[in-house]
Amino acid sequence: MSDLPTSTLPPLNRQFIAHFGEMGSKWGINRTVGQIYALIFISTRALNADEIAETLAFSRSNVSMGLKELQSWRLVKLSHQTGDRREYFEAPADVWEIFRALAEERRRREIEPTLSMLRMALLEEPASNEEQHAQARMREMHDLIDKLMTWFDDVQKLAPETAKQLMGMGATVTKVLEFKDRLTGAGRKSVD
Amino acid sequence: MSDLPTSTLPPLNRQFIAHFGEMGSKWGINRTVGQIYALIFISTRALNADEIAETLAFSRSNVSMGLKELQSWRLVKLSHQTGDRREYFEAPADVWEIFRALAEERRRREIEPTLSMLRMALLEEPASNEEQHAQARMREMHDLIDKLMTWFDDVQKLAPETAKQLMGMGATVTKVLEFKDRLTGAGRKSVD
DNA sequence: CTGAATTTTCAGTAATTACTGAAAATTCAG
DNA sequence: CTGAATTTTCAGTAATTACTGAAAATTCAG
Repeated sequence: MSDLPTSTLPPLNRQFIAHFGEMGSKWGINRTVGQIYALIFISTRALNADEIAETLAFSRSNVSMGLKELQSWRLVKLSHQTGDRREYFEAPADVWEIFRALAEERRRREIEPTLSMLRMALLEEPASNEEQHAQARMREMHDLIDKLMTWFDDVQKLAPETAKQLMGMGATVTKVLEFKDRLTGAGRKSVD
Repeated sequence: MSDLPTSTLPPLNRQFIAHFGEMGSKWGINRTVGQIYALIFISTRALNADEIAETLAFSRSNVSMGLKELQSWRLVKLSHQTGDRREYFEAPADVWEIFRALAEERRRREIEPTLSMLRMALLEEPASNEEQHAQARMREMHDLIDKLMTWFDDVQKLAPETAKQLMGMGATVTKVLEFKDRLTGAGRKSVD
């Protein structure tokens, strides 16, 4: 399917890059951008646009657009080499940072606009039964998203160390909850 | 932009449906499917394919394909009306159920394939420095995804009531963690 | 079983999105 | 400042995806 060039890429890298190409298109991002990021992500060093274009056999302009896209998602870091005017691109060393950037940006682009639309709609005076029911549904959706986001925010605000810890807890979470219930008295009441 | 028909739809419903059309396309899903789901979601009753086609001014076949897509995501429920052979479609009453279905399916389609690819790649013997580094990066990515998924699973396994509760906790989470640390002794140790 | 009602498939086409090469714009060493 | 190096823009085209209408398949009342 994806015709990566026979050039410099070792098989493992090639496979990884190809997979991200396919995946990228299932997700919102396009194949090119997916492949560019995969390449940058597994690279041993920062790459410049020409190197990327060469390695993946894309046109220079395509790479330029892809990199812009990746920058707009805050997924790449820019650097410079002394005595070289070109910009070099690399992925953050910490995968958590990548995850965080991705989550934040998706939220800003996909969740926030929906939330505002819902808020606007909820302010309108329903003119019919149908609109009233529609509003009720929108309120449910709004509240769910809002809850998820607030929660996500809180977790995100924690120091990365604590976040990792929270994840690591896994199944323990239930027990902690039970415990919290005992602490705060009537569990249900204190929550909703 | 989106030319929804002037027919039966009240303005609030129209607006909601249009928004989901736009959004859908930013996300992986196509405009039609987004609109169909929006319509079903805010509808006061289950709808059949003809009604959907009529209301949104899509061809019958397009609606058929859209509904199949939605079914494959397990986002719609089928029902029947007595004395009517046609199938009627509706969204689950509980928005949490919708969220859950969405998350599960995305996971199955987008995360799992990536995880297997990574696992395969990690079994290979690196033939060069470059491959070795690529593998190290893949391992980081694998471990992060794996951690997130395990955690997500655990939360998902909780009774919906508890899940909502967990969300509701929000900022409290830090305090609970601190508490847990005191309970289990050395916090860091018990986690990683 | 039959055939009307309903749904699905699918080839053809329309619409959208991705990609290229050339030209324009920008950046910076000298 | 100048002009070579580099990046970006953009019109044109290629590739992909979405959508339609007609035909095929399926379902089920009688």
